[in-house]
Amino acid sequence: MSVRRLNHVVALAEEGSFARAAERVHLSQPALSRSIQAIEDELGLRLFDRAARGVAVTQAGKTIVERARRVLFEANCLVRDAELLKTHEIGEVQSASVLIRPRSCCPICWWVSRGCIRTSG
Amino acid sequence: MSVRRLNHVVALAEEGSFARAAERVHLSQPALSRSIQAIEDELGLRLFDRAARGVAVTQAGKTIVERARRVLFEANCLVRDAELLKTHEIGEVQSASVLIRPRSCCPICWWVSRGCIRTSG
DNA sequence: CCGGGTTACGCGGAGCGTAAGAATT
DNA sequence: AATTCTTACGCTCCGCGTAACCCGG
Repeated sequence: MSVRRLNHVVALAEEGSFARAAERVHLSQPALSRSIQAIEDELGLRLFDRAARGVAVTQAGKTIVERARRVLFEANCLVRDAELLKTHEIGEVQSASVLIRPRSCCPICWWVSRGCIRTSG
Repeated sequence: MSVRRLNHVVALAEEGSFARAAERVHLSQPALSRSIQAIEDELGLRLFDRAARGVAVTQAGKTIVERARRVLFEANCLVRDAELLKTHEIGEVQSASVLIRPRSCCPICWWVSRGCIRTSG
């Protein structure tokens, strides 16, 4: 199970559409579709109901999405601590860091949000 | 960042040797060595000090290992909930599940511990 | 030498984008 | 016909094991 794929699940649950979720995680729509299928197969659970108009999270999906958010939160904390350890060049972090807002979905988005990369669109 | 790789980091920290950690996570020793290098590069941090006699966790490594444990815990909770949802065929889990012991490192180990697979060695 | 970590190399599989298909409105 | 998800296909690259290499006791 990859952290990346859990991010796909959360994005799809929040956007309610493969197309929008794919754009959010910087993936083509078919690639996201396969990614969701893969994790559904891996868990042996149907997480989403595909309807003609929009995608709905199943009951089981709601539980998994909530779990996925917690995994992503911890993973973001890890990356954040790594950044702190790197920039401050200290050996230990005294207090736990708490993220008020979720991190950017990837390093590129992070640079964009910092204005270090200009987007053409 | 993959959950699998975080497991490698924790295993190496606990075993104190690439050879033993590799055996624990069912990987050849060179493969584990590359896996650790990869995450060290990814985070931009040196997590382990390679000495002639044993491997020591660096100060930064201690923080990251602790974070990795939390990510793995949440990931295990997710898998566990998925199993509960699957076997009981219910739509929701009422209370959060708490793991007293860590899960097996992989499904194969799980089957072995259940006696469903006999090991030759 | 020897035990233990790293580098070299070839291979299989996972995951991507593009393009074509299917289904619902 | 339009919109939206899925399947097909070819490609790239990541990650593995084997084997060769390196380096302190």
